[in-house]
Amino acid sequence: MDTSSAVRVFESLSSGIRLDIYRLLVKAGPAGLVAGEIGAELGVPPTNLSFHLKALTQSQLLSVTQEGRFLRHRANLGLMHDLIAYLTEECCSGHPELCAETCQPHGGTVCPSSQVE
Amino acid sequence: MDTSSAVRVFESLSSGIRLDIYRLLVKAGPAGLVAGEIGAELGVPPTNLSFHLKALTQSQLLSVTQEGRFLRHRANLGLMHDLIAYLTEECCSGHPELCAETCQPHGGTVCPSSQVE
DNA sequence: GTGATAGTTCAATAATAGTTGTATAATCAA
DNA sequence: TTGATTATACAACTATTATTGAACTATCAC
Repeated sequence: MDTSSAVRVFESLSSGIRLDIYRLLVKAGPAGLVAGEIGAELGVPPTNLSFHLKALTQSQLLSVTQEGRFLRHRANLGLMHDLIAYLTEECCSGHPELCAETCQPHGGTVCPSSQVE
Repeated sequence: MDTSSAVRVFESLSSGIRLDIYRLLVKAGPAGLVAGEIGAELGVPPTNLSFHLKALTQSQLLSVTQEGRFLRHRANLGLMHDLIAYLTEECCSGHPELCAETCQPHGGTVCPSSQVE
């Protein structure tokens, strides 16, 4: 993940409503939820919900499939994984000791422990 | 970290300038940088830089100490760690297998692998 | 076909955020 | 003290984002 993608994801999650939508869909799991269910659960009116779902979909945090007249939305956990990897890299950059709890014991795939750029 | 703190951090990082500042300070390490150095490096005029530094400081992504007439800024890696833990939890919630690369092999402290709330 | 439902698009408005210049407070060097 | 430097506070302006209601498309049930 590059920096501009990261900014796009941060923008997507920098709204309470959108973070709630995303969290709800993570909880819903692979089954996902159709737009109406999300709106009912969170009390967001349809037009506004549509606006935020579109933003989340464009940043690829959600994926959408059509089912008749319903649109089923699912959280794209892969992108979240990429974001976590990006942040872990940022966090550890040059100072792996400060991220010990997250990365050190495993010498893992997620924490290269060097260079930000 | 709770959801509203997470939103605050996302807001902080949802600007290219602010993410650049944060990345620069991570790279600078414990020495940090004074405001003027940051502005010179990133080509951001003082008033605007001050605006963004204030935002980053208020969300606790940065810490500041005064040195004479200089203000030295440092990245708060602890908060980033907390954010990564929060996201990992969100990401893995109910579906740890989808976060395998990040969390599974280590059975780590960062991925509780259950419940979002 | 008709009527109801799910969701979107569009336009208007409301609310926030970002940028800039001027003025200011604090520190330092002489 | 004077003059330069570092950075902030404030006010004005610009730009972007969020929200809403009305009109629209597509699908389903009949």
